[in-house]
Amino acid sequence: MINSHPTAAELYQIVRKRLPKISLGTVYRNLELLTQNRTIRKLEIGGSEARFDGVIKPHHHIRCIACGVISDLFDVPQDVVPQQYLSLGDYDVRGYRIEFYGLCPLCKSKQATEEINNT
Amino acid sequence: MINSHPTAAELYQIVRKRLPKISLGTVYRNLELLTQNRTIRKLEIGGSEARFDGVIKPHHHIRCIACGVISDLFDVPQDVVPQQYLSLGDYDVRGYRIEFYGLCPLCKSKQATEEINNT
DNA sequence: TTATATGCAAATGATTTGCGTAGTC
DNA sequence: GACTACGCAAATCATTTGCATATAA
Repeated sequence: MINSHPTAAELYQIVRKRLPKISLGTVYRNLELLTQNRTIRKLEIGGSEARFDGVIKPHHHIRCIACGVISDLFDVPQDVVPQQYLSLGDYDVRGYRIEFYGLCPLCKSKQATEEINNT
Repeated sequence: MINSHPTAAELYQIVRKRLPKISLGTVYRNLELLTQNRTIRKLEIGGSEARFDGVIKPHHHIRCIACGVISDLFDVPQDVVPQQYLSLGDYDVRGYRIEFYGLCPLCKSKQATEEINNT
């Protein structure tokens, strides 16, 4: 598995193993349909390509600043921003989107190793 | 003023009034330089085009879901996510980016008017 | 004159779309 | 036969890049 939040191009490669004649256009078309369907979720997350999430249940995401992998954060509640901050300003605040970032376990340990080797 | 968080294309139109021969490529090149400089900030916010912010001081943004305008949220503290949620999971969390969304004052009142008219 | 910035056009990368065809009801 | 989904290629949109020239140090 490439990862659990694949891009359209990654899905294209995966699907192609089963349907060798499928076109990238069809992949995009169907991802769009599934998104409107709310069968999947389209993530507008940092980076140039959109990513898709098969888990519909609302949850936040974290992106590794080293390798770019996206992970789910089921432990961080959806309404993590205290209510008091949602009534500020003259906007009618409807919600927010958080993108956490940091080092994934793999890159974290890789970095630790490098630090040791550089000493 | 178009708005305070212009896209590269919007800036191109503005700058062109003063420097009619400037090219869009130069605008992109200089925005990139200023971003690396930390003279401006490049916002990776929803929508297909990047937006640029002349205010370097860290602050959050809110986007109007009706008209797309971006506004600053100086009243919402930078560390609005309670500390306890930053140590969850196996990531080394370095930070997060929040994008609030809702109705801007203009669209809010416009919508209120429509509701009255539809009654 | 040497380094740096620019205009211009072409290249790139992600995504969308038009169109003719194949498969389905 | 009518509808829908598809393959394919071309179009689109934002952004980047190569290159020859202009400008500045």
